[in-house]
Amino acid sequence: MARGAVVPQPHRKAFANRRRDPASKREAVLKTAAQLFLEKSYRRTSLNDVAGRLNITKPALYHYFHNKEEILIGCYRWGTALIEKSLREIADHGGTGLEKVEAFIYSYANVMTVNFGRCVMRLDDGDLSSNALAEVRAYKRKIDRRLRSFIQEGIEDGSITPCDPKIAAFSIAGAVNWICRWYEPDGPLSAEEIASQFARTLTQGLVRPVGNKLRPAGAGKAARHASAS
Amino acid sequence: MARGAVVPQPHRKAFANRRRDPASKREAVLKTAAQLFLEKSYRRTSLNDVAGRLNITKPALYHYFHNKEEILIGCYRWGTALIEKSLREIADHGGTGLEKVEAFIYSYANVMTVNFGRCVMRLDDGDLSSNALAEVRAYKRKIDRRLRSFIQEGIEDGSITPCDPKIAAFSIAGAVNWICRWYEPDGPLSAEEIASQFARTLTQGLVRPVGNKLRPAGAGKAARHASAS
DNA sequence: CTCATATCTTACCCGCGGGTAATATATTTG
DNA sequence: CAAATATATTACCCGCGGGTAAGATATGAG
Repeated sequence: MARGAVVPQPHRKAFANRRRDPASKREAVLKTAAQLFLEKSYRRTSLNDVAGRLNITKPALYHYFHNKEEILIGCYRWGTALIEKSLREIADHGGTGLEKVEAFIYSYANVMTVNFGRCVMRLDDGDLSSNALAEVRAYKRKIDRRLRSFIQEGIEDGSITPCDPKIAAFSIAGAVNWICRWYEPDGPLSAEEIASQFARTLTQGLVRPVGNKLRPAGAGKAARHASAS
Repeated sequence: MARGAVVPQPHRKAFANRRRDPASKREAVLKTAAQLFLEKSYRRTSLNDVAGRLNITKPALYHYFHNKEEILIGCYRWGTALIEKSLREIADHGGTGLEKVEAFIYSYANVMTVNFGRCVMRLDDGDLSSNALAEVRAYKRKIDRRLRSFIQEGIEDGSITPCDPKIAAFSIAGAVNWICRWYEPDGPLSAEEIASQFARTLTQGLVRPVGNKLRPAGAGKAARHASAS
């Protein structure tokens, strides 16, 4: 790990002086914690690491959070709020089941490229205490039910080919969730590109419709080489 | 965690007496370790946990492995061997690019329902030392390249609609890799069902072909309810 | 049966990291 | 400016878990 080199924008400014602004300091802690949790995992990130990146010392953190887990929970809550927001937009989006699924994928994939969103699906929820764990699990189930209902809707309105909505939902959710494991903000792939091709591929499939005379469906860019995690 | 309750078949038999059979004891250690790593993560699994489930004590493990990480590496190696085996079968499988991708998904999905296979994609490879990490990363890249090449092939032979093979591969691999996060051996979904519907959905898509008069493509089972991780 | 060796246990070391107590320094309010 | 309070630091505690040393016990060879 190179020193301060290209490390993603530390949020030190919030702690530059002792001005009393707990809100923005809490936020700064959460943002750098999220970065570190994604880089090294929750368990391998010590509170000294978090404090260090903010140019303060460990005990200072305890002015803003009661313990380490509360920081973790903060990341999860922020992330689920992001997801919630984007899912609400789809609800009153209208259209066929298939179109809703497509919108879901697009929107959800975008969230998976944002640090707090990534936390929700990438971090090990086994590090949560049982209460918080229950909360997170319940939320994940909610997302799953939503997606399944869109698929079910599509089967009923005839836009989606009959299948087991449960397995189909796992398949789609898996593809999208996995984004948070390989996406990197400064990588060659933009969130936009990913989200749109995911929405297309996962609904339309790979197969070329018979009688389709080479209409390049996505961006024409030849695959540049880059490594996945 | 309920006591010894329904805990997945411990491999105590290998350590029932002191007969000298290091090979099967190593295997027993790896199998129970894999179970625990999947249940609680590598970090949260102590060597006492592993030893306890085998009815021995921690230092006994050091007769078969030099340290904790070597056990982890053992799990990874076993898992990659499984993947390797199933990928080799596809290579000389023949057919169009699309068919190879389909075979890949089917085969790979099956591996993701086996403990050692799950380890490869579920465990946090950040727990590996840099040498082992490099080895694992290289192997993952190899799988990725393989899948991309199948897709590329399909685009060229006209069986797959033009797209960015890199993103498409991430999408498919993500869906399949995610299986290892929710699949449970005693759950309602069989590996067979999952693998076959994944192979179908990910290649054919969700969309119902126009003029398709309700030909239920998969098993007709109405989705039973069960929770995902 | 005896001895050499592989096997396993009890008892321990020690470093890391979460968390706290006591203290020092900046801010703000009156 | 002074007192009150929020903010941050230094120094510390302690439990957990990986790893080891030394000794006990079974196993197999001769």
